Amino acid sequence: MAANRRPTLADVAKEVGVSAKTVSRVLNEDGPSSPQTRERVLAAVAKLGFQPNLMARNIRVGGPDTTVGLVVPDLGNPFFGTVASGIEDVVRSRGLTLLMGSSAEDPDREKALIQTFLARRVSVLMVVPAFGADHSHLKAPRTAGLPVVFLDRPGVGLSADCVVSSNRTGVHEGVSHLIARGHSRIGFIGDLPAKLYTQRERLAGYRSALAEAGLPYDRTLVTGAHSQDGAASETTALLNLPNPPTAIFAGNNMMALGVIAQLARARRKDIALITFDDLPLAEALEPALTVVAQDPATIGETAAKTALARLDGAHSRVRTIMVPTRLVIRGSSELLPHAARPTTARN
Amino acid sequence: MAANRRPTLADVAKEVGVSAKTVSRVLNEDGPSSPQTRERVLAAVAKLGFQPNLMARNIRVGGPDTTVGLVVPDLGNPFFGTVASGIEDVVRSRGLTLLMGSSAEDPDREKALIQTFLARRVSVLMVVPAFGADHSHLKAPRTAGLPVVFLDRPGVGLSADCVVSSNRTGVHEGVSHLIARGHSRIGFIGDLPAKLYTQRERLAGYRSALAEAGLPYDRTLVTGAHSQDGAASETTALLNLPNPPTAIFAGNNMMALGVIAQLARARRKDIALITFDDLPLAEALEPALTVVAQDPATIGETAAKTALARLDGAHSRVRTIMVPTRLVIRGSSELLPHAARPTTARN
DNA sequence: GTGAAAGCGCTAACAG
DNA sequence: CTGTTAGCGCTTTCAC
Repeated sequence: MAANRRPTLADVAKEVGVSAKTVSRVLNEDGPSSPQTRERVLAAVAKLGFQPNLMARNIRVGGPDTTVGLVVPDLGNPFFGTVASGIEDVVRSRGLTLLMGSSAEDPDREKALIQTFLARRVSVLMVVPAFGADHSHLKAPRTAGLPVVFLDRPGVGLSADCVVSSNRTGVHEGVSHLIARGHSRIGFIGDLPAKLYTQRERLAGYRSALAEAGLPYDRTLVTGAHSQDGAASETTALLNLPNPPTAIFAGNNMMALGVIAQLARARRKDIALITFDDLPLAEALEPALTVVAQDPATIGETAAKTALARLDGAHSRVRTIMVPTRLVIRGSSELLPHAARPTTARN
Repeated sequence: MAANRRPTLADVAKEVGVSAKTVSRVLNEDGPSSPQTRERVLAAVAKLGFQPNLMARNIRVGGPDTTVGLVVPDLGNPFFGTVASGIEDVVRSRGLTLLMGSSAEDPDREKALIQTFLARRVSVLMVVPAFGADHSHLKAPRTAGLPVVFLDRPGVGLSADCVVSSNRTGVHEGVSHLIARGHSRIGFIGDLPAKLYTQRERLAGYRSALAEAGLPYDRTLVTGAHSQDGAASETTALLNLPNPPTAIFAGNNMMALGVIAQLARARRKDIALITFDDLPLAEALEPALTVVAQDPATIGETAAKTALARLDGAHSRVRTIMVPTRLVIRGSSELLPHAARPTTARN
């Protein structure tokens, strides 16, 4: 249990009988070194279990730390986990390690986390902005050369690269699909009132699809909640409307769960449904769930590539990159509205 | 776009006209300082946007870096994401930041990641061991005082603290529940042959529940796959048996998805089902899915507390801590076996 | 209360 | 091919 000091470069040097710099050279394959010394250094390294102190190295080299700072609102959300996965896949080859933390959707906590990352001199900073957060405090670090990329939602108070899902287009496509099936009264249940960028965009997509089809926008069909149970209640409310919808679009995962649960409880198999964001069990539902699937891995990869390009000195204008969603038609969207339903079985 | 050097302690000192040490004192609230200097230092810090370089600090102080290294097999898996969330909740108050990486269930990649973390002098190391990985290389760092904790699965080749789900007991409870409902032929579909610790434990729980009830262990009822589709096929195979099971226990999430999908496709609503690990849509299925739920947040918290206790010098023997699972009875397990079928389970 | 010098572990810059 | 010196940004130690 002895707390032996971890060996240092000097320890290895002494063991071998060379200078510290020589050991450094061997380990970093910097400059030349004779096979023999090489051999003996490596042996000593193995014997002592030496591991170079990356902090000391980074500090001397002067550059940023070989880390990527990533702030997400919720570590347990698989969407962000998959985003992180995409980032790691890209930055790993550059020897960068992921520094991760959760803002818990709290601006203060986000800021504290970012400060910590800045103090650690991360190579790049990637942030999924918390609701209500401001990022003007990142101006100085950015000017000093720190690549900053926002993911999933644009940042506020700072002009920086941004990678988001094509929320608006995705919902537009989904709603158009329902309209093409004959639905004209389509409910929208989102995380409303829309405090979050993503929800605003998705609602806009809903509206644009209606407009494109020449359908009226009926405010009574648009509702929202902030929990699964809330979404369930809103589902009931929609279905109890004098002129109820024949189809529902759920604006995010949580809403989707509430809507699905409620439709199941109410045994309403006659309501068409599309949800935003895929779910693991989507295929096993009856009917299987049609979704507008996002591509979090690609979001992460794209953001990472963008950031690394900046790190390599890319000076192009800041961009907002849309990662396409994909309409996955499974079955829940194929139900025809009551009016159109009667006789003909669909193909 | 000028890449101005980030300001240093010396810059602040020069700005104020004091020594670097004075600035350091003010910032760390170490030693005394006159209100005036304090004031002026703080002003200069704000003006220059100075942020102390944590790497430099850590290197001088000599202790470990204020980071927690966490290795998981898959960043996109919400189970591990929630584990990470639990860890962060605990270590955040100590000012520790999460350094995270994915082994992709590859021992070599896991080892490389661990080496990187060691080189960064993480304060504690937490690992969800990849299948086939060996951890004897961690003996030296551990002896040198690095707390090491394994999560979800025990490590190999190293005696260290370990926090796992009560897999065996959890499955035992689930299977006993099915037996109590009158089922005597219960299929088990796992990630078999069981390469992973968790699967071995869960299978053991299955067997012990049968044994406890005096039921025979029928090998034809125990099967496995490594994919969702595989699980679906195995489900079909089980149901086509001459003497098929009336209930199925799915050994993990992936198996669960396959089984559920296949039962839905085959319209077999007469098969009781319990799966290990909860699913977001479990309540919305028909019938709602009974699960043996794990508690990943508690696993993470427990592991973090254990590691921090070691960091604080706890010298107790290494322990394996079981985090209880919870049988969540929803509906899919309440189906009774075909009344007509006599339970002639032999051979 | 404050400062000067030394040094954490490592590498850049120059020797030889 | 290898060693020496200096210094990254910070804190420790010891002075005043």
